[in-house]
Amino acid sequence: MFAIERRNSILTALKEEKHVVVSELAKQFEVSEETIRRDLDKLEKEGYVVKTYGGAVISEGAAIELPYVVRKKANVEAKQKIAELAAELIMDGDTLILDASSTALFIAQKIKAKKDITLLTNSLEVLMELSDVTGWKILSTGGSLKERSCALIGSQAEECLERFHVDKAFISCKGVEAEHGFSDSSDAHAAVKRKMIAAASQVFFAVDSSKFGKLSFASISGFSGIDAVITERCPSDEWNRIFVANDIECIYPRGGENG
Amino acid sequence: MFAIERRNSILTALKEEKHVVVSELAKQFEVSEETIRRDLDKLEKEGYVVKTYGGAVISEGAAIELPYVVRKKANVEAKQKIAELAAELIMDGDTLILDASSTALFIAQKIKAKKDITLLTNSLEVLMELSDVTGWKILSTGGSLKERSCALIGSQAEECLERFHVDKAFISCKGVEAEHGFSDSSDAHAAVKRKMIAAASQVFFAVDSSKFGKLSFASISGFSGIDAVITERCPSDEWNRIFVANDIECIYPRGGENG
DNA sequence: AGTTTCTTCTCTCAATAGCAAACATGAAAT
DNA sequence: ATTTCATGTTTGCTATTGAGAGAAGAAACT
Repeated sequence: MFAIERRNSILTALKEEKHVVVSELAKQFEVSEETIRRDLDKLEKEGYVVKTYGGAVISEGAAIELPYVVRKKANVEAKQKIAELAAELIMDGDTLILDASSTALFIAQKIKAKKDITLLTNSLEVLMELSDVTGWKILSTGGSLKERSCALIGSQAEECLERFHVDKAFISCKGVEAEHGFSDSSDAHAAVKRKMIAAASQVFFAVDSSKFGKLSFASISGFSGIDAVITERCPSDEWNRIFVANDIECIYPRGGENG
Repeated sequence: MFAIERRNSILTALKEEKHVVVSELAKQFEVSEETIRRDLDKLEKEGYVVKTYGGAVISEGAAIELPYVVRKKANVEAKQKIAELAAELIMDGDTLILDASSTALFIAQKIKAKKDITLLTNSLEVLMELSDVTGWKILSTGGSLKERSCALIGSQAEECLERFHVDKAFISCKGVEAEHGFSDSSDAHAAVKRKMIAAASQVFFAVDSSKFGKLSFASISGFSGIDAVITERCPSDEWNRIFVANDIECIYPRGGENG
């Protein structure tokens, strides 16, 4: 193994583990700790990691995953939990749609180890994230690039979605409300998401709890035809009743595990 | 065994093994290590591999596998010069096609200040690079994401290109050769580029001088229908004759614009 | 707190392996 | 005959690595 490959492996490990330990890396790669320290020095100089006593952590804002894009910090924890739940629902061999949301990006990160996935998305970020997986079939809808975002929208994206059919779609939204269902702030996004719903056998809405009871500008869909809502914690009794009444499963972390 | 066969063998090995070792290759091909190093030099200049201490690793998709490697190390200077020349050819209000090459990415970087551009591309990197400009109309072709790259290819990309027409297309290739014209290493890429040529009023081929005289696997196009070649320095008399004979303008630094 | 103890870090040194540049050779092309 | 190209060889130079000593940090104890 070349030094360059070792450093690359360290970076990959850091992406997943968030922190690495010098002594463990030394054992793993069968080199001296000194060598590992020098690797970390180099990576630190290049801005990818921050060294700490005993190891290193991934550099916030490191250009690894999203070199060009500002990371969105809003509700990261909730979105991570939702993404974990979504990842559990995805099986080897599935065909999927992911929309252009930060939750979708988290889902993409968490399912990279799965096999034989076919995936269709209108998110540039998801595509970039998955550009290094092998053995998948990854499709982009195409379409217009929405200003200051990484989403492809418009008639071309919509037409593309009419031509495919998938097992499961994971979609997020800006608000969900008892009377009007799921809504989004942009009509163009809502239109694309309607096509995604139509193209999938099972539709999962990823909605963190801050969006419950919110009604946004553009309606995406009522409750009919939606299979499940994924959220980061058990919703109120009121919302549970609404979900039951509309025959929607509500998926949230069950107690017992940490996180 | 000819040198070119040996280099092809090295490339094939690299695609499977991910990394090659100078000393092993020297034994395998029964040549000196120096010869292997020169082979790797050449392959690196052409952008296929990234040399490292003791050997080399594949460069295709190296941006992802080896994020911190200067993947655009290969002929950056030439590509930057070519991109500058291309940027001078692009006017406010133009409609453009950019392909999925590193030169295209450089061009995108250099034209961000222009106004009212309409741009169609099959490159995720170009889209990401331009995701923060405002007032443009940016379109993605859609299509299949080629493994370990940031290019969208396949029938969907090709069909999309049939539905649009632009003023200028900037396309790169792996080789240009007197008899067979422009060629690329992948058939899927070549097919997309053919559609790009058909979709543009003016077609510019960005070809750094290391690619002159090279013939790659998949033919893209002959000289007919190509308006200009952009390269980083004045080509040989022989190549100038070829360009004149085929009615192709050759654009290079210092007074090439008006040929 | 202060001290001890253990770990980890930094720095220097030396050994090895790999590298680049210059030059030489021989074959093929012009 | 000359040029060009691929190749090999030689010769210093550099990169990578590990070892060891002392400094610095963390943790555990009185």
